[in-house]
Amino acid sequence: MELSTSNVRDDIPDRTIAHEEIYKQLRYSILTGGFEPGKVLTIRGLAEQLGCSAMPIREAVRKLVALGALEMQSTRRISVAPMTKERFYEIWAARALLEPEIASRAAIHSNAALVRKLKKIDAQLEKAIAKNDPEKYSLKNWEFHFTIYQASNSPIMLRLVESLWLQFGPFMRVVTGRLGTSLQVDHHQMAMDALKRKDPDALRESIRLDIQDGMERIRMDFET
Amino acid sequence: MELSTSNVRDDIPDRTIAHEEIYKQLRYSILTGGFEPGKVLTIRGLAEQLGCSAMPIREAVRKLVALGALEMQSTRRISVAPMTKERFYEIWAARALLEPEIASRAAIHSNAALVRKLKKIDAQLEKAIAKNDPEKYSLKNWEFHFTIYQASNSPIMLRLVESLWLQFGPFMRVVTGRLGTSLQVDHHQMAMDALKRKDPDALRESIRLDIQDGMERIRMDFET
DNA sequence: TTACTGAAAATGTGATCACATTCTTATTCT
DNA sequence: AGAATAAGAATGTGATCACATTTTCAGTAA
Repeated sequence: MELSTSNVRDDIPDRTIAHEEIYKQLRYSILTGGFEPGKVLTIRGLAEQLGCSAMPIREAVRKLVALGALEMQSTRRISVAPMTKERFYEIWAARALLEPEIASRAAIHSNAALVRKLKKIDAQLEKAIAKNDPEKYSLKNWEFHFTIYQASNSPIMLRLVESLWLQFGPFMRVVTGRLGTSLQVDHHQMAMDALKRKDPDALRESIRLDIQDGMERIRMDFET
Repeated sequence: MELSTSNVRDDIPDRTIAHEEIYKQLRYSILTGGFEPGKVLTIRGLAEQLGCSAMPIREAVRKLVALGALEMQSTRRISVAPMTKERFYEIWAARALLEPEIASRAAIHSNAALVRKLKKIDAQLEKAIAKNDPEKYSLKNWEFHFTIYQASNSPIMLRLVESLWLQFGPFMRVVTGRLGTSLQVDHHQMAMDALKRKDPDALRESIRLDIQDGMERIRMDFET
């Protein structure tokens, strides 16, 4: 007897896949500073911590290693990539090349709903700053940027940028945890204005400035 | 009894890991056109074909999916990403942003051994053209570019560029299989001259031209 | 011929186990 | 005390199995 097409909801195309959920959880931890740079992770440890077997962890970790978020040493030890001066400047350069471009592509597809969504995220971001909540700040900052980038309809560049954020995420958190966060909000306002006007060049410039200020701030703390 | 440190060679730090070897094999197939765009792959099929169990295949496939070389559809079907107009132009744009930059970084670290290695690869490439061997041509073209990029000492950008090549690789092969290959060699010569002089700007320009001509050629065949 | 159906085959996923290697730590020797 | 060492614990890897879902395809009906 086959009732699935008649009685059961058929409009649930995506069943939840464990290793994808695990990936999102690990990504969240990485981007919000749950793992400090250099931290050693184990498959069994994560499996117990996240309440599943080793398999979904293995798959998620493999993906994160492929994207450069995690490192696999020659002794097969998994760790969060530690930051070095060279890595930092290279990530900065790559961000400066890709993110203004992908942002400018978002301007064309901009609409009122997008601006409204960004406005909401930015409000939560300012609240996180006021409450001095670095974890939430990191999350909302990520949401703000990637909501824009997602709107660009440029999935290939989006993947590259996600890789970059996953690589500097753990380190940024260490810094924003110490320093207060203040000025980047102006660039967010500039970005939202540019999206309202659907102005690619203005959006490109606002993201350029946001990256420059953000990385400059990290560098000040990093180089000393 | 422990003889390993005395009698056994200790200078073999990297034991071969199956899933890494599988990854390299699959990457080779993708870059040289072993898999045509849209081709459906199965884990069990690859396992039998490559003579191992499903596990190493799963890990290698996971990595290739993370890098965008393979696609995982909502029905959990694995396939080589088919090319679309949008994807093609996005890859082109990303290549144009990243590869001239990473190339220019290689110029600084250039040395005679590097130029010699490139000269050898380029000779093999010309031979592949003469013999009309698209598979070898694709391989040598990849080796030429990535030998330069590797010399840049920019592992983060290198990962991004590898992702891009894996994504347009299968499609390029379809094209180079039909059209003859001829003119890109001039840009290779220009690149080697720039490396001899350790001239970042000249190297950047040669790569820019190489990408432009290469993608232009693909487009001509693609847009009609 | 064409569209539909349902059973069988195939597939990705998650779980578990064995094993070689690596890491940890307590003990010994200088 | 401090370095070397060996036993034990822990870890990543590969293999295998069960299961739900998806795909394939022969058989049926219009």
